[in-house]
Amino acid sequence: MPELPEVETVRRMLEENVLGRTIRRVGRSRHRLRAPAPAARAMPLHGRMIEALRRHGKFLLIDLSGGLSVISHLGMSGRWLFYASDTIPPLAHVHVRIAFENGTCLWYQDPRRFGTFRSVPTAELARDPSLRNLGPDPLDRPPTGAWLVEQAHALRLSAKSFLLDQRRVPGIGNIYASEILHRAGVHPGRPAGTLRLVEWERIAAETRAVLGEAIEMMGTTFSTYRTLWNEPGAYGAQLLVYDRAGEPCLRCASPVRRIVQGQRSTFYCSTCQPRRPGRARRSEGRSSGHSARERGPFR
DNA sequence: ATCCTATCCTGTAGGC
DNA sequence: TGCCTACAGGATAGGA
Repeated sequence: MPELPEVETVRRMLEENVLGRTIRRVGRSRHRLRAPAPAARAMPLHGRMIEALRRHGKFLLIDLSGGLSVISHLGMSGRWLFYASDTIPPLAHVHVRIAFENGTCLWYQDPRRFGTFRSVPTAELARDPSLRNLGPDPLDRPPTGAWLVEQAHALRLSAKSFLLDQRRVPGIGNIYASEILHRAGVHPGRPAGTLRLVEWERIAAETRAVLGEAIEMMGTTFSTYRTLWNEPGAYGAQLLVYDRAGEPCLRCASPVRRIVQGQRSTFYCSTCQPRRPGRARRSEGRSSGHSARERGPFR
């Protein structure tokens, strides 16, 4: 489940490796991604130079010379993989193969095909249906408690579902939503409109902290995500609640619970994240400061 | 407008 | 060992 830290990791690696490169050739699989790119024939990618690599939420934006941009989303199982030479191992589910003029190449692989790769005139990016409703990117404009409390005003949906709504804070997915709420001490089932300002302030602070720490560790490899060099991310060892149902909470030792919200798993600690917010708040005043913990190898 | 559900997709894990 | 089923969740369309 690539979320903002995973996409940002890939974006930074792409910036290091393909910025300024000129596309020599693009090959596509006939196995269609969910949103194929019918415009590709009309506006070919080859011959264009990569001018910028941007990201909004979980969307990767590749600006090409000549006023064309590529919108790419990794979906559930998408990977961008970079190869410095043309000796490439056999690989299934590769949908896009980009060859650069210097002999390097970049592949988009996506077994489940939930991801996207399509080209759009750069001038029309802001109007694109996928992008136009996204909230401000949390790395560009970190959310504040005041802004979140205003966004959530009178909403009845759960705090967890609120965090997954890309119109609010884009880039948060199922893994980081559980982690952020746990660290903020907020029960995931609380109606978003009932959270107090101090709670949104903690959520805002933990959003910044969790995303930042995850980027430093090149993301979370829960199952399929890999970096541009096909390496796993290291943040999985830092997860406090995600996929830890029944295991002791690392703060209070109560068993971590799993519930289903909107057909997705949510993990939380009923002691650290009480359903009814009382005065028994966590004692520490600082928002962050979790030490790295030891955990066994990835699943 | 808000909220919820079904849909897409395939590798993997677990049961038997 | 091997078959079968359930499960994982990104965005989005459509209905209540």
